[in-house]
Amino acid sequence: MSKDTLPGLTACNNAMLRRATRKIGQYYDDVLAPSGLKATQQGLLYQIHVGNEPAMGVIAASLIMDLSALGHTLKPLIRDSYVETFADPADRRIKRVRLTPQGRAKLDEAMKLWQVAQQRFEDMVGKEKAARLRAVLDEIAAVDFNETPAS
Amino acid sequence: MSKDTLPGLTACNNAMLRRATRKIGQYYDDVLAPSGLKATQQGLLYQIHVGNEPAMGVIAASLIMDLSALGHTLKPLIRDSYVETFADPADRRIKRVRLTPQGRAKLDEAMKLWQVAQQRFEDMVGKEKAARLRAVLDEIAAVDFNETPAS
DNA sequence: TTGATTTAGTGGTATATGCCACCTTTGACG
DNA sequence: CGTCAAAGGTGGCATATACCACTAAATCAA
Repeated sequence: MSKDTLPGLTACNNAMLRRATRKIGQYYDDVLAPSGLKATQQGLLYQIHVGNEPAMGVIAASLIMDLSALGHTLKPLIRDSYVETFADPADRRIKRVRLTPQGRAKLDEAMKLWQVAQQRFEDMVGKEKAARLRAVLDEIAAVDFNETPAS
Repeated sequence: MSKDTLPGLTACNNAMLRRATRKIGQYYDDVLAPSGLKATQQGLLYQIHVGNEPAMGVIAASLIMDLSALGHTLKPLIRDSYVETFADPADRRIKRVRLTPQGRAKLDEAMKLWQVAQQRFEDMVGKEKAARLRAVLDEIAAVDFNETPAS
């Protein structure tokens, strides 16, 4: 248990996850700061970039994020002209998202900083340990807590 | 890589951490919902409970949370009379926090639900795996990213 | 075809969190 | 002492994220 930790904190999976997320989030945000993007925004731009003009619902599902939360998060990026949206011609309920030229440029810029943060993280934590962590996190993200526990 | 994941998502330590935190947060929140508390609030009440009328700065450091963020998070709990604050007589810059009787009762109620969520999580994920995950998260939370990488 | 249902998003409201500027209280020092 | 820097918080502003009620579009069913 790390110093400065009050008793009992380390028992809760959720609390530990949040705590680590705050820490790492601050670190990645810090490195990304020169780009003017938060790490969440950089990640979102990247998702949009690798997707094929993805629908909002698809992005939200990928990120395990509430659809309305995604809508809110998208707003500053639209305001700053990094992304734009358009209705799917075949199904006008669906709103697709894509990067603007400025968005692509900004993402390029941010990805360089991201690589610095990512590399340093792996240097500090260990490449193997980081990979195992991500694998466990991905596994947990895929658990259906409504199912009966595995036997 | 889980289904519904766009390419490349799993590479970023920060993004994976956030994604898993959203997922687990929703799950714990769901189970805690009958108490009217969010998981973050239950966790915060618990920290206050186990602390010895902790100062805000001490809580913030324990949770690796910005002091002002803690202040904001505390507000609804103060409004609902679950916690109260008072100046440290020996150093009036320091504001200490403690549970009210209602806060203790609400925490009792929430802890019962927390145990349900926690138990089910461990059943689904595996007790050992969960413990290892928490250990890694605690380790990462303790890393000083300003230091030179370990040799 | 038309009415009920489902699907995809929006907007409002509330909490979670961070940064920055600012204020007060201490504590150190000449 | 009186000044001044450091420590501990507050408030404002911005983003992150969730839930809910509501709207519009597409689908299904009779």
